[in-house]
Amino acid sequence: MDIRKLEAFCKVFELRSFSKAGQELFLSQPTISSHISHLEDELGVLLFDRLGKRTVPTQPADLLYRTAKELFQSLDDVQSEIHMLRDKVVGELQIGGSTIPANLILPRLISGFMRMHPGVTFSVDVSDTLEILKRVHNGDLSLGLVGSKPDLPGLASSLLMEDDMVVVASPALAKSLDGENGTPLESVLSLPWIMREKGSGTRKSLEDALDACGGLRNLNVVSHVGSTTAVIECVLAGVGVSATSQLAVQRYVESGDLVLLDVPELRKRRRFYLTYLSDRKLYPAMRAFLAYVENARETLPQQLMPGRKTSSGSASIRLVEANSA
Amino acid sequence: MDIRKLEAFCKVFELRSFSKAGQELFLSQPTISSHISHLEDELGVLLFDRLGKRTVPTQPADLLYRTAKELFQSLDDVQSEIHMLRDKVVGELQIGGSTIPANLILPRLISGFMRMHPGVTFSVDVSDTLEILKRVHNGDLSLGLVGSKPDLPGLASSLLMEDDMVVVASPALAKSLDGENGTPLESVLSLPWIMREKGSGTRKSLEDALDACGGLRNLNVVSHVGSTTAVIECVLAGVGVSATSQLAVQRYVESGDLVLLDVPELRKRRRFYLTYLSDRKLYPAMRAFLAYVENARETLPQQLMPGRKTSSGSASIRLVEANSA
DNA sequence: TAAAAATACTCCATAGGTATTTTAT
DNA sequence: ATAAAATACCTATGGAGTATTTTTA
Repeated sequence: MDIRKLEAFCKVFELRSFSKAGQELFLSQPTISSHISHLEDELGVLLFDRLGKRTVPTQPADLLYRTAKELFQSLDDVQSEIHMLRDKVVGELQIGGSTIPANLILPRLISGFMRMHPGVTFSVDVSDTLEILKRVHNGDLSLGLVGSKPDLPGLASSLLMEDDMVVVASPALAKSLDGENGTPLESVLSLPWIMREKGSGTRKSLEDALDACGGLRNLNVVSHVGSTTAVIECVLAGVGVSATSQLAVQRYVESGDLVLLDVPELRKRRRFYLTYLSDRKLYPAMRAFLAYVENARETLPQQLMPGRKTSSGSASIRLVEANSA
Repeated sequence: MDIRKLEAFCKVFELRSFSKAGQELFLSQPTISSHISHLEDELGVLLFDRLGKRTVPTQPADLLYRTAKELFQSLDDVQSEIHMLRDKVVGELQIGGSTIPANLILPRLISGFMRMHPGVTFSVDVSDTLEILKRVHNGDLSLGLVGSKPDLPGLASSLLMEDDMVVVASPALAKSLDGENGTPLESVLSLPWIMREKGSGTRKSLEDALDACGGLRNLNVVSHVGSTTAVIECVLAGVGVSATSQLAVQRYVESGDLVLLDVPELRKRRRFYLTYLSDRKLYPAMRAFLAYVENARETLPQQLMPGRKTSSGSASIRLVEANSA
């Protein structure tokens, strides 16, 4: 099924003539004959009834003609799309991220970027860090957003954003504590806790933090749940407290639906990285997105966490007071 | 944009390796290299970033890969569809008909045929006889149903069905006539008439009939309308009487909504013909449909016109009595 | 007889091969 | 040192041509 032969076939179909098709395609009539009969051999059917001087397409020819035309159309289309891709900020960017960046950082980046470049679309994959890195490495993804610095050869990475793991509670639960001057670690640990499942990065962070402050892991765990969303819903419902990404709960803290408990011992900084294949040829869409992210790193943190303007310095800001007043 | 080159490209895309692609396609690595660089030249973009030992597709490659896969899929599909066409009673039949056969005969034929052969679909074109014949002749249509015997060379034709032009009136209007022993021509002609537009085959038939019985054309025409449907609606509404195809009014006559006026002088037989290119290779679907029609010619007339069981002999059956009783 | 497609043949462009070099790990 | 792609060069299949024959309107 050669393209040239299909072209010849289409012309014959349209002109009902081998010789006229030859003229239009600047080919000789015997060449057209040969193309058609090759196609007929290959398909095992007659494509044209040769009725003396007239040439009439058969039923299979009808079918073949339609798909051949579609085929030429999509070949034309893909060529012009590729030229666009080369010259303009358009096309699809395939981005992968682990849970926090894919769910909480990317959407805001995409939203801002799409306002500037409406021709760019995104496909976002959420997966674990290792999978993301593998897929960036083999080119399935053009960009990865992950929670740890990758060390695969060929992968460049830069710091995208910092986030703190914080302890949250419903306002009702928080009130039962004396919110005076920071919350004592012991009273927080004795509260009912909602815990992430084994394997969760957030759980790992919490366990590290607990280990760091004396190896005590005897939390009063009342529930294990499998996602950040589920954790938040549980805390909102007053099931207990939990430690989770500040980015994830920021909205609720601002609206007063949740309050942060200031437990310096459990505050743990997490860093998110943007990673991509260095040495790769950059097309306009990708180049523009990288530039946008580079710029957003400076301006976005304020947007993303308005309550943290001064937080980068000391880790023990009295957020509880600010919101439970 | 050669198919073989696209195949090579897809394999490289999937395997991320020129040499592995070569192995799977039983081609040498340099051949793959050459194919890819030809495509890159043709498209004006890099398709793979050659990162030392690793090969990573670029953004345009992504786009090309998707359309190439679709393309191969539709090529596969069309091949198997063509094989089906060759071996089974499936596929689309393109049939054209002038108004009466396309609207009144074909639907019943199709309906019966599709019950036997659900794999066959139809595309029906309604047009004037000349256009239909032209398109059957050049192979656009596989079958034509027309109101006159074609004499184009290469076109075979066979009688499909006979139909009578009859005069119809609303029951109310009919009652005003003495329906005793046939309706006298003069009293019918003096009724208000609904006439088809110039160029209509039905109008031509009526004028011929009027000419034949004495050249009198001084009808009391109260309305000219452009379609059989409009004629029927006008008669139903009591605007006047009209002469039209018996096939078209049969339903209404049976239900009693219209009555036939027995005017032997205006009864005019019309013949409809089925036509197709002789010498054409017949595929199963077409062969089956022709056989079905051949058979239906014997059995269908009774279905189509139950009131005419004995009508083929004499032209002056007292249909008025039968329905206005 | 003329017009269209098929056949016979010739030629060369290019798909594809082998051998080798280059490049990066 | 090794593995992968690029380069150089060669071969031969088949795409395309010209000349001619066959077919049918």
